[in-house]
Amino acid sequence: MSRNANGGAPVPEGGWLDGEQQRAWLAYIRVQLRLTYEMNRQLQSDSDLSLPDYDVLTALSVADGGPMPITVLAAQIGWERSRVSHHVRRMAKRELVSCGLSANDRRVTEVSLTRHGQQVLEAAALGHVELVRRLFFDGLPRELVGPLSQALESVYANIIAQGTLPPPVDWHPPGASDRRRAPGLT
Amino acid sequence: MSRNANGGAPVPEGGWLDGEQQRAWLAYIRVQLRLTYEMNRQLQSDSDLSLPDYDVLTALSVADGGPMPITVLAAQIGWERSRVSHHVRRMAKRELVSCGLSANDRRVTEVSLTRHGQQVLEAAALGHVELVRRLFFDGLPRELVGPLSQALESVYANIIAQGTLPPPVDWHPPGASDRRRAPGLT
DNA sequence: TGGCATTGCGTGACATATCACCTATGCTTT
DNA sequence: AAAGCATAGGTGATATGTCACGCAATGCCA
Repeated sequence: MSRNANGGAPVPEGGWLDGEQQRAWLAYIRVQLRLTYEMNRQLQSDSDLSLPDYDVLTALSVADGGPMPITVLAAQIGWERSRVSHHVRRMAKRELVSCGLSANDRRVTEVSLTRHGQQVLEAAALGHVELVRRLFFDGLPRELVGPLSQALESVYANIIAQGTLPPPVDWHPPGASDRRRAPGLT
Repeated sequence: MSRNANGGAPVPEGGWLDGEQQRAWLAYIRVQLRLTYEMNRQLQSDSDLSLPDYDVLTALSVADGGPMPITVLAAQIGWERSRVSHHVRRMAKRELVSCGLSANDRRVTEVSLTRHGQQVLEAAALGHVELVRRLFFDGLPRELVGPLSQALESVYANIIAQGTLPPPVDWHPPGASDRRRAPGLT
């Protein structure tokens, strides 16, 4: 797929990616693959958590550990609901979260962080942040942090708009007075 | 974990991420989660390939479909070897790749793209590129493409240097005359 | 040549993810 | 209130991924 000059082969609707885009995409893919691997590995060995576990805990934590319906949780972390359902059940068995029916709407299962889950997350965050800093930010020139944020935020907004997953509950399209503080993930 | 001001709690060695870094990291994580999901979904439904399948096919394709040892393949795409082993065996059952022992070193299993695998990849690339363009680049202002590439390439170099996975075979650290063309992935 | 550590992989058990489908609620209409 | 539809989730089968090991081919060195 690298070669473009294949006599008269079909071409995607909008054309192939141009040189600059290929460069960006290649870099993105490479970073993504390795970083995911490393984060998973570190969490697993230091805190006995998988990266998906950590994603769930973090999402709950950002919502003050408060009860959060499966569907909302799924939208926050970009998973399918059934995946969340399975995963949360397993995490409940490990006492990291607890599930209960909503008093209001009895179809809804609400997930909460347990005391233990919160402690585990706090402990895990230390090593995780350390790794992120070391692998990601130590390699990132200061002056590129801003542009990187801008770029990724633009892309994110577009993915929300074009993609198939529902937006997170707190989602508000960029633009108009978008200076709200993002909750400090991680 | 969002709150920093927790009376005297332990803090990661290098300190927490600062505001700008948190912003970048949050954006990265969000993009990553959704994008992976969407790519998987599109490939699956349009080409009957998973994203991991696609990663393998692409890596082989970039190497001209040529025979590639499991270990090398693993390093290219940032997987553990045993994962590659399992996955490649399954792909072989689907005639997407073929495996054979190296004549040279009989411990080595060499993986190759089959004719069929190549065709499938070419067909899949159409829709995949289309999706990437639509979700990623259509939302990315032109003037941010360069900075984004730079940023991610810096990060990648750092991950290679600091991480636990071996570098890809064609890896050469940045810096000195780094103007070689990257193979056009995807 | 006989150890002996190393390297490259495969394997089996188990953890996770996905897909298609099922149920229970709740909401709307009539 | 009954019918009909939408929504929230659970489930079970199957595909994938991970981990801990094991085995055979090599490399090294005495």
